[in-house]
Amino acid sequence: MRASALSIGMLATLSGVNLETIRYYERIGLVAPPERTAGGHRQYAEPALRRLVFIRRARELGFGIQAIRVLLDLSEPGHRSCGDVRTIAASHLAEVRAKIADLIRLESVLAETVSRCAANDPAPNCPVLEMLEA
Amino acid sequence: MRASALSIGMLATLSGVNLETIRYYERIGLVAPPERTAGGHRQYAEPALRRLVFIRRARELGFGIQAIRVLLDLSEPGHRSCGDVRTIAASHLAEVRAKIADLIRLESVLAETVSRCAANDPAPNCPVLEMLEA
DNA sequence: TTGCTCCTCACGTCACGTGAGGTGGC
DNA sequence: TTGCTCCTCACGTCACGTGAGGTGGC
Repeated sequence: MRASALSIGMLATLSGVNLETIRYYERIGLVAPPERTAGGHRQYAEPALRRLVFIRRARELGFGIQAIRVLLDLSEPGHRSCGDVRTIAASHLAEVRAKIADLIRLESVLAETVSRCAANDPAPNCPVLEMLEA
Repeated sequence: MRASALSIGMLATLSGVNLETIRYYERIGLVAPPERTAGGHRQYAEPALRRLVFIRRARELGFGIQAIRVLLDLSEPGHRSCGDVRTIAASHLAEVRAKIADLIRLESVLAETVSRCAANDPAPNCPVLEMLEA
């Protein structure tokens, strides 16, 4: 009944976070349990929306839940620490670069093999299978 | 007691597939249940080793289990089909390329933001947090 | 009253790895 | 006999999504 009260459905729409995912975040303690109506429905206020948008953006950037917990802590007025934030972001960046390097290697092998496959259409042998066998 | 019989431990070592993973593959029907000794220990022969090496290589290339099932079928003497194999490999290649493109986008955003963070060391504001908030 | 939204479990996803508690085999 | 290997569950991982069966609220 409060002026800015949001249902979980509205919060999901406004934050871009799936409704069940919001409940999941509550279960794992990533967002605080909100107040409830007499009937048991969750009622959220503004700060919950801002927190979820923060989480969604961090997830879109590939941060894991544990990293996001820390980032949320470090974003609080009391102990904002850009140095610590940068350490986490730089470490995540390194992981992203490592994954890219792995995938580029895969891509090279696959692309080369598939192209030999294509050049070989009425095929007596199959480059892809040959790579996997023997 | 057969000449070429392999224990699951030997098979794991020779194939490069973890012992528990071999049992998992048996549970999901990716490899056939082997014969057993009187005491219940699994006894494998050559074909099991070749099949596991095939599976391991395909996994290393990022193919999913379902795709590997099909690749294994298509590799059998009866119905070898390089065209079908190429279709699967090309589709996987497209997925790998899409993932790379996603990660490159992440990498750009993270790298740019982190570098602004570094240039900003005694920081009044934090580029990473600013990106996540508001 | 309708029917849309919300509620709480529990299970499924993906491809495994780990641990418990017990036993085979050289 | 030692002790290394193997056995079978069952549960944990990661971040959720889906479905069942039921109810609140405009």
